[in-house]
Amino acid sequence: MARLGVRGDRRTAEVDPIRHDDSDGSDQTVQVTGPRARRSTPEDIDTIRHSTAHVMAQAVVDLWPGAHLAIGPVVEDGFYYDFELPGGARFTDDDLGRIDERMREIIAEGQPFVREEHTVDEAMSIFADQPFKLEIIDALAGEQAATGPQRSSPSASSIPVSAYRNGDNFVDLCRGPHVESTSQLGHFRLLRVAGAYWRGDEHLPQLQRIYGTAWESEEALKDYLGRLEEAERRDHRRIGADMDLFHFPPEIGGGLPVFHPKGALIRTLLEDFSRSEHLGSGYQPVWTPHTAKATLFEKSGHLQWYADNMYPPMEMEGAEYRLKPMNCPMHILIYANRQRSYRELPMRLFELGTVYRFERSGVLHGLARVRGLTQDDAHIFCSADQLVGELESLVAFVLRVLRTFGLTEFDAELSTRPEKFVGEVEDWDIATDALRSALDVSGIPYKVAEGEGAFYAPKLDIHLRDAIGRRWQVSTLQVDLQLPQRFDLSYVGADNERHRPYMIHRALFGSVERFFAVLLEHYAGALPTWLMPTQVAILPVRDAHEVYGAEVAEECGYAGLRVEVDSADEPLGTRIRRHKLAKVPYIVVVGDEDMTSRTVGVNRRGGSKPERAVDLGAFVAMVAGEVLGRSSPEDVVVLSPDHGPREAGQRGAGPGQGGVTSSGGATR
RNA sequence: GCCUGGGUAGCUCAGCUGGUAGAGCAGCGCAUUCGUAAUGCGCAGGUCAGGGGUUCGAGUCCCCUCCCAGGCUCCA
Repeated sequence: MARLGVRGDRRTAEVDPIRHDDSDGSDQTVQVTGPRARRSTPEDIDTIRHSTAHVMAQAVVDLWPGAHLAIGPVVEDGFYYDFELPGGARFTDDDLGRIDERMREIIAEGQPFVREEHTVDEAMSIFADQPFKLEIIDALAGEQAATGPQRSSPSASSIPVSAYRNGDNFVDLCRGPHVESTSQLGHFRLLRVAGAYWRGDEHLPQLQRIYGTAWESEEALKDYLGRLEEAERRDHRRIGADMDLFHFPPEIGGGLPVFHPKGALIRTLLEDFSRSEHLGSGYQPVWTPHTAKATLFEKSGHLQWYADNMYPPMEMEGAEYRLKPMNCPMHILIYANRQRSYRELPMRLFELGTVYRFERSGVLHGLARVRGLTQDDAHIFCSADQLVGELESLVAFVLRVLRTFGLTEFDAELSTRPEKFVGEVEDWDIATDALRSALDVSGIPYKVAEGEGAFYAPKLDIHLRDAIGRRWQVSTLQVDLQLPQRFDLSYVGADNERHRPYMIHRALFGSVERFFAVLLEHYAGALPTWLMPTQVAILPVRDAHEVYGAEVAEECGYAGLRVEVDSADEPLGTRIRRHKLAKVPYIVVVGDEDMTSRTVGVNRRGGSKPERAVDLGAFVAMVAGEVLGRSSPEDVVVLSPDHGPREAGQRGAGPGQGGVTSSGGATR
């Protein structure tokens, strides 16, 4: 599974087996350990996955006697289980086959899952040789003691821990529920092995994790595996190589891409678009350097809080310099350069600012996670009474821009004040309420992540769903409650008093690089016409048509289209194929008939049949209109079911209208 | 950083238990001039990631290093 930026929901069903699955639905107890496993029925997919994880654990214990079991929760589309193998052994890919084989034997035996309930002491002795299980039981016992007095279940103290047994010698601490028999399983696939730390902490022992997927039927499994392949096919790194857009030279270093001519062109188009949208919406461009004295980042607090993500220092003439991990300190310096009046607010500073962040080598992932990135970054300084309005229009602005790219499905996450925070509770409430109200106005669905905000700011993350349903985080908005104080920012109000401005951080695309990756994957490389390096490929049938081909190119050029003429020294079919594979929006063929009547034969991307004898002028106007409307060839409404011979200028939506909808999945 | 899997021609890959490197595509040359997803022939291209070791002999076995991918963790 390509997991780029996709945050799978990690349910930890197994860490609190104390909440057993009474089928009376009474499991609405206080949530202690994060997201609950949803209520499950035996048919429920999560039950199948979790039971499959158990069978996997059983197989592993069979094959590696003495293996220690950690946890085996359900995750999005599947499950995993963590083990510690005897003698520090590790799984290899080949082991997956053996485990798979053993699992299928267990399934064939139709072993029943038998639920047992034990006291803490009994459980301790049953799992005496399972250190991780003991740790879990221990935690449960502590929790039990803490919540004991108000527990609702009368028998809770006597049977606080549940376990499931199947076969003669396999028992696992587990809340359940499970399917009744292993024979109800079987539509699974073990996917990969991975190292994972106990409780996700790299200071704790590293365990061996196996990921798998399981489904209720063979069709569902096949379907899922097909989706995995589709995701792989859309991988932006693959597309980037195929389309000759960018690469990551090892000579430069991990996470530092170079953009080839076509990739840089697309990038420039994205940046130009962002810039013009901002300038048209009341933002002022600024420009700041890539590096600054470390003292600046001390003052901003980055060296205190963010040093782990910063490049190491450079020394120059006795002073220590750092590459900037964020643009905000520099934008603040612009604000603070002179006294500001309330008349200047809101002041919206915008920069395509390139920042550098240290990411550990293991987390780098194509353009989605790099060590040098360009943010379409803005910092907005405003007064208290402007805050809500600014945030509302900001969210609307962000959504409008994202929709221009044919992205249609959004949701958001509002992260509120964490336990450790700076500033006044009152300010946090004002800022958080302002963000919430902006979300309410926007109409997009959101959820609140209590206590998940940064220590200095409540934040609002906007996610989008791509054509195959994956979620990507793009935009982030934060109301900063720290930096204005740290830099002692102020403005003079109408009352002639100094006031502290509010400061909003905001990256719209997130980063240009990541957004590029999202678009490539969303469109599987078949970008909307305005973003394609070659918009029209012109193919003369024979040499004799090259002069006319050049005229067609010229006409297109006048309309601002990017064209490529592919001369006739290869067979037509070969040339067509090449440009189809390159996802060129329009491939036009010009031959005898076209030369005499000034027409072209048009192959629209995504279309099945070419349209012959399309008037040249009408064709150029149509494509130019499509560029202006920022739409794709696939967007065109079918005018006449069996290919109407001419239909020019089907769409004239102005730029930035946001009305352009893309079917998104239209590419095959 | 840690775990797992990789690194053979620009790309995708083959190369069995060690015997001295191969295909398709791409590239280049020549021919082909063709109305909608691969024209033919030819040529060139590799210190098999790098270094060390075992061996008569290493792409194949062992060790170290580098790089890439999938995870863990973190976020844009």
